[in-house]
Amino acid sequence: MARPRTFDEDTVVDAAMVAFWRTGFDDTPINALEDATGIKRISLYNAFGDKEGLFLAALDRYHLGARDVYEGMVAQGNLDAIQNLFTAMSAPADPDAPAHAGCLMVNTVLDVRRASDEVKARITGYRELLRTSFVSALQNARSEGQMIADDDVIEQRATYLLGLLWGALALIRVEGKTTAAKDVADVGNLTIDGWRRR
Amino acid sequence: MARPRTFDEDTVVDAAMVAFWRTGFDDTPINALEDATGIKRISLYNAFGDKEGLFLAALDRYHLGARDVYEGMVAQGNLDAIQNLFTAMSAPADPDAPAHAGCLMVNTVLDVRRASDEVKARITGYRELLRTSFVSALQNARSEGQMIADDDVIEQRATYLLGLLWGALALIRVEGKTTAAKDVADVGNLTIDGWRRR
DNA sequence: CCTATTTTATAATTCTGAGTATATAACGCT
DNA sequence: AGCGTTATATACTCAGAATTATAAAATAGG
Repeated sequence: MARPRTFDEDTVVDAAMVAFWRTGFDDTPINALEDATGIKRISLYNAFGDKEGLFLAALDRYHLGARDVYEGMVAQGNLDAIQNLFTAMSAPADPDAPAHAGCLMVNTVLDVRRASDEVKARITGYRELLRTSFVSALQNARSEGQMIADDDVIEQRATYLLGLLWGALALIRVEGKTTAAKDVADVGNLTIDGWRRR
Repeated sequence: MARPRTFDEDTVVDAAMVAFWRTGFDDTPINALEDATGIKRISLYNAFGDKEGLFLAALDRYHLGARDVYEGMVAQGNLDAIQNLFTAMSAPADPDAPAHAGCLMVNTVLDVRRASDEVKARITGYRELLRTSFVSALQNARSEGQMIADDDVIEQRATYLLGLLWGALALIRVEGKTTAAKDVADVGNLTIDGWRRR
């Protein structure tokens, strides 16, 4: 008994996510969000409360996709899965993909000084997702006999992988291309090869 | 025949640098700069033109100090010098040092989307300084017989080191402490050990 | 002492961008 | 048809922050 929404909320969130991805929270004014989503500010405020509400929705959406990648591919895999991740990151299939802007979560992470507590919580959750995925993959690698390492070393290596990934993504963000990230990934993958039992 | 400046420009720039270091360009309002430097906004505008002028002066000042470290310690050194850099980064002597806020240049790098062209130029110069310092150190290591590598590998490893350093600094920035960075540095140093000729 | 210049202190200006208000049109259901 | 909700379009309010303006005090040299 009322006019239904003419826009699909998921589509709007997707479009907003890409906009935030490219230009960040602070440098994406409401105008740009109107343009990106194709709906008016009032509708955005109605649907998401405020700008941060929309941003949180975008982060959640991104997290959903990332969870598929990390829990599905990395956490279930072994050293090969980790190497595949680094290779894929530094050689995106679509050269126009927003991935060239780095990673929404990492970008947001790097903006963390400006972020609210809710946003910080998302980021922390995301960092944990990555780290535990790496830990899982390393544990799998150990139980499959790919490498030998005690628990402390696995924790240490997971943190290293996280730092390496962030560093590569930061380079992508600054340079706007993946060439430097490829070098980082290549040497990182050689390091991982060094972990393999000979 | 006029009242002279009662403040020392270098001291003011130093104080401003620390302020920017801790909270970043955008989140350091003029108020905070007045407090940090102890002089009034008018004097700041008189001496530096605008807020960005002061920021550029702070970046230059930081760069000066960094150049001593990188050109003096790293570029003249070898694999050991690189490892020392990573060790020092993840274990600062003074726990209250602003180094715990990461590195002013890297922080600025990570904020690059908000930066002006002049600031971006500073950042690019800084990145080059780091990279070429790593290249020099690796070349030294080769000529000293520490490791065997052709020029391409040296370039690749230098980029890797840059990415690793940035990743570690990004972790410091997010976590506000150096524990994760220590893991990154430790594994990174093991990787460097792997480059040594056995 | 007087003048030119730089201070301090306070307040006005200006701009940007988030969020709100108002009026109106569109639409589905009873 | 009429009601209630959601859309469009435009304009307004409001806050924060940079920058500028004004007035008065301080100080070195002529």
